[in-house]
Amino acid sequence: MSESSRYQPQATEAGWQRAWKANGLHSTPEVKAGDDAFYALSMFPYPSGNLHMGHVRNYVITDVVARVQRLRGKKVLHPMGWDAFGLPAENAAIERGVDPGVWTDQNIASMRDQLDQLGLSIDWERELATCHGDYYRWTQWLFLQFLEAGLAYQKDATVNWDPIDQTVLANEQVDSEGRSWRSGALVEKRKLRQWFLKITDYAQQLLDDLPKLEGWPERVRTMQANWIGRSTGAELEFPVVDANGQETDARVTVFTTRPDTLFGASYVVLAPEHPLVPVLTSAAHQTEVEAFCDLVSRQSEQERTAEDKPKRGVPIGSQVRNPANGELLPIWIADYVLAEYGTGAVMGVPAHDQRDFLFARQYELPVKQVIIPEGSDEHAFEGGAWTESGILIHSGRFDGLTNEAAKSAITKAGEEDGWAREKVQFRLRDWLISRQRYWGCPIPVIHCDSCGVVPVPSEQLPVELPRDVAFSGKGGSPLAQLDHWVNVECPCCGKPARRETDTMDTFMCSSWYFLRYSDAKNTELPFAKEAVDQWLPVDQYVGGIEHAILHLLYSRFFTKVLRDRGLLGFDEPFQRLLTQGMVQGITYKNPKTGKYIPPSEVADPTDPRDPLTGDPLDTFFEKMSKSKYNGVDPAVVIDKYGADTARMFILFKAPPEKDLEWDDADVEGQFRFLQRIWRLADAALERGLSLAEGAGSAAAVAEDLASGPALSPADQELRRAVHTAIHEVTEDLDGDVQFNTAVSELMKLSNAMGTHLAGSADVFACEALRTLLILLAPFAPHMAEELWLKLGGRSADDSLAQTSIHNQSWPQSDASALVRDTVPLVIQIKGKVRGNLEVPADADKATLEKLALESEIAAKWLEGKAPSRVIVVPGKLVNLVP
RNA sequence: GGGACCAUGGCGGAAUUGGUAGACGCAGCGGACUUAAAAUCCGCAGACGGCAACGUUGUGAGGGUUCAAGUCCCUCUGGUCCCA
Repeated sequence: MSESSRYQPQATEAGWQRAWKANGLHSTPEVKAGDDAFYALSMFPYPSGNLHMGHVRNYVITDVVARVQRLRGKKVLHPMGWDAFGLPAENAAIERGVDPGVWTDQNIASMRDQLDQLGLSIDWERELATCHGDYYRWTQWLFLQFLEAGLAYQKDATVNWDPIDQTVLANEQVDSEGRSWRSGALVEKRKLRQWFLKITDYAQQLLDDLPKLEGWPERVRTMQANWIGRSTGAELEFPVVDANGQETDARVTVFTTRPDTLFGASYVVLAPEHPLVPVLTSAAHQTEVEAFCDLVSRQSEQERTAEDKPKRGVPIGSQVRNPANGELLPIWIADYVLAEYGTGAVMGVPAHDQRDFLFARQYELPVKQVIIPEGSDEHAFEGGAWTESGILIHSGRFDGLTNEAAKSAITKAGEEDGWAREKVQFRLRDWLISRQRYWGCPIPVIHCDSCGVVPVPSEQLPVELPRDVAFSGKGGSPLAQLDHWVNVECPCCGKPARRETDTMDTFMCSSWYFLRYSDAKNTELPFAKEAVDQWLPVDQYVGGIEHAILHLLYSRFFTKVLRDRGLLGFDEPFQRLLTQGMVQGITYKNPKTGKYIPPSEVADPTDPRDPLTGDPLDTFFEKMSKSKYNGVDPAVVIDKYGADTARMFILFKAPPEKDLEWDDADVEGQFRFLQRIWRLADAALERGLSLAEGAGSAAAVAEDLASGPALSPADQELRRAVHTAIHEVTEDLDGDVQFNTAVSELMKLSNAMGTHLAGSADVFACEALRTLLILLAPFAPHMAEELWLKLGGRSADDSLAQTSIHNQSWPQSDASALVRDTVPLVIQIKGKVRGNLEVPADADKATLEKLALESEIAAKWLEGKAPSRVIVVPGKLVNLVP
């Protein structure tokens, strides 16, 4: 046997990456109206400088999608960029004195190199970084669009203040324990003048369009719907009464989703921050109320509203009149009522709301039942509130109504009397975009004592970040301390004025980057309408589930606003969304000490023990992280096995939306699979096969089938395997992509080729080889290209731009190759499989029934009796029921 | 507490949407090649019983619909996520 070549990816992959780049294989083609265009997009990364496996999985998935679409003849846009503003750069500046811009650019350069090693078919000509002036100029321009549309405004707000990062956080950036998502610090409350975007104006649209997003995971749509949180109810006005019980002009307006329980109200609660609190607090309660407000201001929202936390409150010494029945009710303030939600005031109905029930029990407030379960008498409320539906009692003329009917009846009655109105309430609040930080996009406005808030004229954009900044990490934004940057002339009146020193939440930058890719070099506009309408919406968006709410909701909001400004012509930015699962590493933990042990220190993985104490360790899979020592460096894997093996492993190991458990043995297995393909190609070369001049192409095969002799059994088997693979892989890559089963189909094909190739005619052997390589190309692009050249699919002198395997076309499955003369028929007796019968493939129902009844299987199990019932499923089975 | 999703061999996962459960791979076992090992190739493999043919049983638990259920319905248990 002659010396075979060895599969050495390290020797060839980098060369192919350079050749593809040099030949412009991944540049985005020009598109005209009517062209079949496809936009494949990965969520762009923060340039931390280190590529981790989560990135690899994300970009490999998108790359396969992009490559498949190219092979199918689509014009593909597959860009990449950098979500480059953010705190780590500023922290590096504070800690090590490096310039945030320089630091970020270095990280981008090193991550771009790491990405290139994966063999991704990215068009780098459209690369963008949100921290570069030619990008953030347009972020600022878009902000001014929001300002002009009345969708950007300033207000004093109680904000979440991160005492470690010295910045304001959006509610979404505070976790359920009241800690900063980034620094982990306990978040405090502060009042500051802040910029907001009026996302609430679009709440209804953002909700209404969710059902259109059929290519999105259901759970992401549900999460967004919950986040928007639409509820219908009513605003009810309770007149305040003075010490003598006389009504005053003051009104307490509450929002409730349960106007049907109005007659059961036994008190009214204001948020401690409610503006009426100082007005309505009586002298006797002054001290107590102030102390309580002070206490509450130090609590997080989570602590205030959690159902398992005790609710606290104090009366403020005044009363309101229930507009429905005239009863006098005390006014309280309590921690569980939030100033920002609804009207900042609620009515307390202990009998029908669990929180109110607990509150009333604690402070001995009356519990008045006004709804009883249908068909029951008055029900004792020992355990809690009755929150289900029922019939009204003790509610005057509304007695006897179902509570659903009473909701509108009571609201309507109140509307007539002027103390109620129907109200749709959203949980969603306006988006706080101000950050007191340096490394972000400056908000392009100037504050003038005469003219007020003045937008920076668009020809002066971008408002650039100054470079001569001292980073101390203390005292808020470094920008506010730069007098020469802050003090400017008012663009309106020319008098001295001050620049806005807040920068934008980085979610602003990432809410439109996918639009910029369509026209990345435009210097006149953020993007031309024709270009953006040509490419968008994104056909396939791929990224982590952690962005299910914020990034995706903000991007949808931007899209709708820009549509309304006439800048683009579609409603939704992302047609299909794939949320890929995490990459998990094997993790060892000593259950006694709670310490994580690096796998390299575990001597025997079948019996893992702590190297110091000898304790047996817990073994499990968890998201890769430094602190758990369970990370796998992509560079190490590529060095050892090559990018193709890494890609194949990641795609094969788990379905894309599920978590993936990293396993070195499985990586090894993928490497073996690629080696088998390499050997198949070697064997073909030795046999003298060549794919030159279209050998094995559909045309060549058709010609041979028309003229040649009948196929041998091996030829038939081989062709069946080839065309089954085409059919299955094509199906797996359509719509909801399933790369894991697609790869397994490639394995089946290669297994079948191992058995049948040697005995097959040249033309069919070539067909199999050609097909395998093209089907493999999106998954293992380097190997496919290398073998394509080796086997003569192209010659080294040909222009790669024309003849690369990645410019071939996706094969078509030939249905005639799948046809069989006989097929196995399952014989069931009363639903249990009892055997198989080879039957003619074209047998009709009657024939199948006859064959089944005559079979030995029927004779054995029916013992000569005729079945009472026979079910025939052609092509599948016959079920005989005795 | 409410909602969504999930539960299949030793492991990761398949199953044409109601039609042969366990494809494909990993780990394992047996064999061939080799002085030997690695690599490679061939084979076995849900569990239980049996020399075998084969039989019984089997998709978290229990019940139901159906000729037929991993797949549909109900109850429960456990897990993940989201919202409180």
